[in-house]
Amino acid sequence: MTIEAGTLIRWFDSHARDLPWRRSGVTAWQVLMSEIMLQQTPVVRVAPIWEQWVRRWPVPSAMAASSQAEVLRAWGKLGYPRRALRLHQCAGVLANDFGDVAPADVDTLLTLPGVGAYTARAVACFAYGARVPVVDTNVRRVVARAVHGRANAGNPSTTADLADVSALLPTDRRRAATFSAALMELGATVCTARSPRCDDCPLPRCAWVAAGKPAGTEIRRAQKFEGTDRQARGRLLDVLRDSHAPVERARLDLAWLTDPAQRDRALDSLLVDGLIEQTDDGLFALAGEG
DNA sequence: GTCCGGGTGG
DNA sequence: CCACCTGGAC
Repeated sequence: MTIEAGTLIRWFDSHARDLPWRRSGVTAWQVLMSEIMLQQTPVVRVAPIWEQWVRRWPVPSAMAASSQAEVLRAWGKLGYPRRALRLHQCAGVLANDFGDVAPADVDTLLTLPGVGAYTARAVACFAYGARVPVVDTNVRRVVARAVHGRANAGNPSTTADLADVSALLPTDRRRAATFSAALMELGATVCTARSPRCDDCPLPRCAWVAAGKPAGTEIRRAQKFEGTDRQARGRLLDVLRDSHAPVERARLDLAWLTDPAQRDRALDSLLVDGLIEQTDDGLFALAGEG
């Protein structure tokens, strides 16, 4: 079964959320910032930060002129702060080598730090209107259901999914870009993972519905957070983000008392990742303070 | 308390 | 394949 582009595009025209990075006048760099922030992070938490960032760092050179530590502070608690580091690196590369503009070409985008298969195509498509398949897990799930009649996307192999979505794209460039945005929107708001709202779905012939909505076979285990190394890293970083002067090791130790070995491991990994650094006199600070 | 989201890089 | 963060809904 296929997905009729006109039907989906008309639905999108009347149902798309008014997200700030979709408004006119948003540059490719600003779209790139939004896509990096939206990796792993819900729209509601990204939107206010993105608005600040667009004002503060409207072009890559503006961010490149700020220190890494300033960018980490502005990232706040969006999570996965290595994304902020990569975006800062990205800003430097764009300012130096790309005329202060995010490139339009997928292969070039893929060379940038923090930009992978999804983000490269998202920027090419949403910022430049390129006719390329933009495949995130929402899209993989929609295609799995509507086209293949499966409850969920199967293997994480993106290659087959890229080909699937390529085959669905309208020929016209502009319609193709809207179609990709619409597929993502449908997956995010209607064809959701747990409780799809099929009553609100604009697609008249879904293979999964036609097959009687067979259950998936996936064994998913919920990802824990409480007590993980990730949480420990977050606590340690909190201390340094909130302090504008380097802090003593003893102060960091207070941030994670439950398991000293885990705390040491987290601290070490933050140093290795380049998120924090040690001063000559043995104090700790956010990396790249200036 | 439990569930949830889901791309990149190593 | 695994590590990486957080807060809000229920």
